Formats: sequence, structure tokens, C-alpha cells
Amino acid sequence: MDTPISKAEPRFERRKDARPSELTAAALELFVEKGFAATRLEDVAARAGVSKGTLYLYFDSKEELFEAVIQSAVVPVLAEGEQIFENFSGSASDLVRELVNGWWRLFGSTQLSGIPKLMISEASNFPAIAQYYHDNVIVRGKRLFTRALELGVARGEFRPVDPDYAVQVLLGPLILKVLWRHSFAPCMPKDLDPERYLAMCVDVFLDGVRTR
Amino acid sequence: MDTPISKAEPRFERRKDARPSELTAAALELFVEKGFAATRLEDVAARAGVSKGTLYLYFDSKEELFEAVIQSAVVPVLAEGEQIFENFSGSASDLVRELVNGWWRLFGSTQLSGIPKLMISEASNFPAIAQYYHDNVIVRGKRLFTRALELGVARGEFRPVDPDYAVQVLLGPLILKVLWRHSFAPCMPKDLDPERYLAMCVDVFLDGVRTR
Amino acid sequence: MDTPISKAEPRFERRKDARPSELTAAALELFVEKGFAATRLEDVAARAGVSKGTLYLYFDSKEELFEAVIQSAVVPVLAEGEQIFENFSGSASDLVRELVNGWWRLFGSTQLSGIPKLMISEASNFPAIAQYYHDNVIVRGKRLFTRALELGVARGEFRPVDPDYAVQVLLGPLILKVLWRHSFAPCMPKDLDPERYLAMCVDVFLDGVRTR
Amino acid sequence: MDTPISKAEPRFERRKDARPSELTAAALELFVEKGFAATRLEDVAARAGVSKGTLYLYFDSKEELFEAVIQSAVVPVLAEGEQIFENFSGSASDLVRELVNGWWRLFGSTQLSGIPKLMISEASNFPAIAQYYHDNVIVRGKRLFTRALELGVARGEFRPVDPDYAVQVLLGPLILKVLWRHSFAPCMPKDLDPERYLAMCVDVFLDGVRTR
DNA sequence: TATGAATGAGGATTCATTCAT
DNA sequence: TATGAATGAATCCTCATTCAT
Repeated sequence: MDTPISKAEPRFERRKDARPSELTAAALELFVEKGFAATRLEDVAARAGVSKGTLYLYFDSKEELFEAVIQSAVVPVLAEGEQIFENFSGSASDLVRELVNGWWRLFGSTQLSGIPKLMISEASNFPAIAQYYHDNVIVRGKRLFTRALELGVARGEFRPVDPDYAVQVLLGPLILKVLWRHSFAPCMPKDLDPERYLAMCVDVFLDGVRTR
Repeated sequence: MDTPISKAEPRFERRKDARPSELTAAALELFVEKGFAATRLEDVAARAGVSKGTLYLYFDSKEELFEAVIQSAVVPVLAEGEQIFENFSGSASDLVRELVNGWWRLFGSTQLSGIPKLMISEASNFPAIAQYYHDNVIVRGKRLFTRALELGVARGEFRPVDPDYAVQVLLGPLILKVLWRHSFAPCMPKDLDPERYLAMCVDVFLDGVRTR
Repeated sequence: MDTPISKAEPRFERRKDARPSELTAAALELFVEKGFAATRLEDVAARAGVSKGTLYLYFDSKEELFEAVIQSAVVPVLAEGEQIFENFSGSASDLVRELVNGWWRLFGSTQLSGIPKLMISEASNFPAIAQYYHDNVIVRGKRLFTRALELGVARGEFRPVDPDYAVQVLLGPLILKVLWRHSFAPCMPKDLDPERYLAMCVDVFLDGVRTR
Repeated sequence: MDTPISKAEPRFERRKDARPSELTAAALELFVEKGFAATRLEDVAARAGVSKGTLYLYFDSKEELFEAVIQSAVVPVLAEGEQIFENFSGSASDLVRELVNGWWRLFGSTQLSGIPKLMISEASNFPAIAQYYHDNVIVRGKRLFTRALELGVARGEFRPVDPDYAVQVLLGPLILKVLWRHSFAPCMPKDLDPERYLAMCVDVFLDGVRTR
């Protein structure tokens, strides 16, 4: 009714390849906002600009859509994180700082930042997906940081802390930040400044583990 | 298992006073595990050992039950936290340590530890309750810690950090711990030891803010 | 068990004999207002000032309460109507007028006036009760009027109309009046004056059937 | 029984336009028979040959279905009634007779004749709809007849009766007729003959108001 | 008798999923 | 591919009825 087929100009081809990611993007937003059970597929479809039935051309069920959302949302970030790690030459402290900045740039400040809230909320409803996410995202993500810590300990920059414990101390405040954004942030008029918050997280942590 | 079948086991047990808290306790467990939307009231009732209809003698709707769960779950803890604060005389570091231990004892190691997961998951679905929780629990809870930090700064024990930022750095890993328990914990064979984890959180933090 | 036998003073004896009629009176009001299905027994009990369970001491079920409402509501009126008939000596026109006035005084202007609305509404849900009401109230009630008409015809006061048809012509506007009161009356600021309305009903009818 | 199984009988029949009126027709029958509260939407759907859920594609709630039933059921009839009025040239008596006949043809002898029973039964449960019905149907309908009466009075055909009162005297027996059909009619083996009943209603009324 | 807590069958409503077009 | 009408299982909630006190 509104798209006139008058011209031959193909303008914005509805690329069928783009569809799945448009759908998972729409689903991600709603799953994060409302949770899996409270999200209606009709709303997902509407947000992606398609009809309800179309969803089923790409995903067999709501749960499979959920899987796709998680899967699609995490693969690229880690690769980049690992890039940072490989290419870095400098102090362990600077490496930690760089990894945290990268995490924020590629993940924390984007739509993807809703994933932790979503996975925490739904982990017990979807143990298989939780396991997948745990093994492929959490463990791999943490490894980046534990290796940086181990490097620092080996070089004598850091006290000999247990990296498995210390990494949580570092990441806790960062994760909390993105959980906050998707939960209580609307309750507070003005939130903490992200740059400053991140800096303090890293500063306190590094001061806390530095050798004296 | 728990109900001794001493007699004919009366069909109608008359205990109007105990019921509400039995019901909110059952609801808390299920809401935490499955989320609000995915929890069936019939299951809540069954877990509390009553029938579906009985719930409605005490709560007008599922949402009101949710409110009651939140409300009932948080009042007592803060009072105790404030007790710790009032009665304490010692270094600011020790006060921080004491507050963290108290938090763990009264909250982190109990059923109540599910509340943060539940509230983070449902905050955007229930803005009014989120606001209430934010104002009456989060803000009040954080104040305990910011006051301890301010004390330390005033006494010269701590560097002059901004307490509003620093408190999150301290609490982030602790909150993460209880979120973990109710989400990914089943994905890992053995989890970090709580005592040791708590100790490290506090140690790293205090080392990070200590004056040199 | 609960009535203390302490005093000899019988003050306000809760006469158990009054209860059933208190209950049917309360039920009548609510059944008329809301209909049978939409009336909650709890509300009936509350209006009668007793508890829900007490209703079941007097009536085995909601339907039986309905039966009792209908039964209790109609017996006395007809008796009085038949009294009027027996004791009357005068013109057939005056008899008709007297019967209509009696109907209004004993029925139309009282709570009982809700019965026609109730029975019309529920007749198809309770065929047995409808049959009972039809046979014992409608037929008997109409007979009063048909006999008056037959009398008038026999005496030459009225044209030789078929009484079974004519009686409906007379009663239609009267019944409509009481149905109106319990349905649309609240929609109109000021209703027709009952005295004048009744008078006109009878006048037009008698003029319509009078011999010329 | 009535749907010829000519082919494979398609499971999903696509007929968005016809559905609403099929549904309101089914609903009208059941609402009239059982009353609003006692009617199950599942039965309405079944009678219309669709499933429960389909109802909700067209009506947001049971109450909205009720509104649609009333609305759809009355609009056309009045228009035709007003046609009769406009096009008529003859005596006031004949106009009255014609209006009554039209009422019977278009309304009294059809499914729509259940509406009065339904509205009388439910008026106090749905005051807003009752008001709408009162203002748009009852008042407009009565106006047709009052205008005919006024005409007769002006022409000297009728005595100077108050038309607001007289119209009820005329319509009472007619309304009673359609109420009867949907309530007590099954209780009586043979009912009055409609043609004859209508004729007598009009005859008695016209005789009653005629000038002598 | 009277109470009111407890029950559970029943009905309104929602929504993931299907399928004819 | 894409649509959206149709389905029906699932879930919230109500309320007639029961029964221990």
C-alpha cells in the first residue's frame, strides 16, 4: 500500500540474508527488557517490521530464537578481545586497562550489554544454553583476564593472587554496571559517569594487586 | 517427610497467620528460579502445600504476591546492617570487613540472596516496585558502605576516593556472587569458596583504597 | 456452644425462624439487580449479615436458594388478590380497577416487583422453576383478571373480547412498568408518575373494551 | 450436519469480513437464552463454528462482544421504522397500525426480538450500554409512536391523551409478547396467535384513545 | 448454629504455533 | 518468501461448596 512498485529502482532490497540478524536484534532488545517468557513473538516480529509468521521461516520455535540471539550476540566480541591480547606488548597493568576498555567499547556500551542480564535471568530455565554460554563466553572471556593477571604475577608486577578469584573481583563491578543499565538505571535521575567509573574500577583493582 | 502423619491429617489446616509468609517464601523460591512470568501460581501454591485458590485469600493477584515477596524479604536485613554500623568501634577497614561479613551472613548465604537476581530481572517490568526497592533497599544499603568509606577517608585511612563510585567497586563482586549462585552455578562443577572469595574482595578493595 | 446461658434475659433472640426469610430477601435483591449467575453467594450472605457458610445451613445450593426466593415471594400476594375478587360487589370495570390497584399496592410498589424481571431473565435457565412460576403465579394471576373480564362480557359491560388475549393487553403495560423500574429507570432523570400511569392504563383499556 | 463436506473442508477459512457478524449473531442467541454471565465464550465460538481464540481476534473482551451485539442488532431497524413514518399518508390510526406491523415484521418476529429480554436483564450490570440503548433505541423508537399519537390528537382522531404515557400503554403488550417468547413460551403448549394478538393490541388501544 | 479457611472445577484470556493463501 | 487468520493448550482468577472448629 505504501511501497509503490512503480519504479524499477531496487532501492532497499529486502535482503533475505539480513533477516535473521534483524530478527535476533529485535528479539534481543525485547528479551532483555521483558525477559524471555514475558516477550511476545508478535512484538518481536513487529519490532523487526515483519509479520508473526515470518519468524517461523527462520526459527523453528521461540526457544530456538533465544538460542540464536545468544549465539549471534557473542561470537564476534571475544574474537576481538583475543586480538587485543595477542597484539599487546606492554605492562600487564596496561594490558588489563586495554582489555577493560575494549570490553566497554565492543560490548558494554552497545546493545550487547543486555546479554548478561538476559543470561542471568534465564540461565535456570535453559540449562543447556546456560552451559553453552558459560563454556564459550564466560570461561573464554575470563581467560583473557586471568592470563593478563598471570602475566603480571609472573613478571612481578602483581602480588601472587589466585587469578580465578581475582578476576571476579575485577569483573564484578563491570558486570554490575551493565546489569544496572538494563534494570535500575531508569530509577535514578543521573547515573555514574561510565568513563570515570571504569577508570576507578581498574585503578582500585590494580592498586589492590600491585606489588609493593 | 516433614509432616508427621500422627492422626487423620486434617484436610483444612487453620493457620491464617502463618500462611502469608509460607506463601511468599514459596513464591520467592520459584520467582527466583524461573522468573515472574514463567512461574505458575499453581506451583507456588503446591510448594506451600495449599491449593491454588488459597493464594487468593491472601493476595489479590500475582503481581501483588510479587510485591509482598519483595517487601517481606528485605525489611529485616537492613535493620541489622544498621545495627552493625551503630555498634561498631574500630578502624574503617574493620568496619567494612564487618559489614561485608554481616551482609553475607544475613543475606548472601540465605534464600534472600535470590532477591537481586529477581529484581534485576523484573525491574523493567515493574517500575514502581523497582523504584521502591531502589529507594528503600539499594540506596539504604549502599549508604552503610559509603558512610564507612567516608569515615575512612576522614580519618586518613583511605585515599580521598569518591565514595559513590568506590562503593560499587566494592559491592560489584559481592552482588555478582549471589547472582551467580542463582544462575550459572549449576554449570560449574565446583564454585569458588565463599569465605576465600569474600576475603579477597575485601582485601583487594582495601589495599586499593588504602593510603600509602 | 457459643450462646452463653449466663443471663436469663432473652433480649434479641436470634430467631432461627426469621433467618430463611432474611436470606431470601437479601438474595431477591441481588438476583434482581445482577441476575442469578452474576450474584455471588458471599454478597447475599453479607447483605443478610451472616457468613457464607451459614447460607448452607438453610439452603443446599444456590439453585435451591433461587427456588426459595421465587416461592417465598409469590404465595401471599395471590391470596390477597383472590380476597379482593371474592369480596367485590360492583361493576366489572370497578373490579378491574380494584385488582390493578391491589396489584400495585401489594406487588408493584414493593421489592417483589423485581420478580418478573428475575423470572423473565432466568426462565430458560431454570425450566422447572419457570414452569412452577408459570402455573402457580402467572396463570393464577391472569385468571383473576380474565374472570373479571368474563364477568364484564357476561353482564354486557364489555364487548365480547377473548379474555385470554385481552388480559395481556391490560397487563402488558403494568408488567412493563415494573420491569422498567429494575432495568432502565436509572437511565432516565424522571420517570412517569405511577398513579397517573396506572390510571391511564386502566382507562384506555376499559374504554377500549367497553360496549357502546 | 449442515455443512456439506464437499471437499477436504479447509481447516482455516479466511473470511475476516463475515466473521464479526457471525460471531455477534451467535452471541446474541446465547446471551438471550442464558444471560450474559451464564454464557460461555467457548459456546459462542462453537455456535459460530470457530474456536475460542478466534473470538479474541475480533473482540477484546466478553463485554466488548456484548456491546457489539447490542450495537449491531439495533441500528438497521430504526432506520426502516423512520422510513415507514416518512412515507406514510393516511389516518393516524392507520399509521399506528402500520408502525406496529413494521415493528413485528422487522423486529418482533426475528432473532432481534431477544434484545429486549437481554437488555432488561443486563441493564443494571452495564449502565453505560443501557444508557446508550435507552437514548438511541428506546427513546428514538418511542418517538415514532408518540409522533403518530400527536398527529392523531392534532387531527382530532384521538382524545387529547399525554403521548408519553399513552405510548407505553400501546407498547407494553407488544414488548411483553417478545419477552414472553424468550422466557415462558416453552412453558405453554400453545401460545397466543401473533397476528390476532397484535390486532387486538392495536384495536383495544385505538378504541381506547379514539374520540367519540 | 455459625464461622470462614480451604478447596478445585470452571471460565476468560493469552499467545506460541500452524497453514492456506 | 511473506502473510495473518485460525487454533487450542496453558494460565490467571473466581466462586460455589465443604468442613473443622
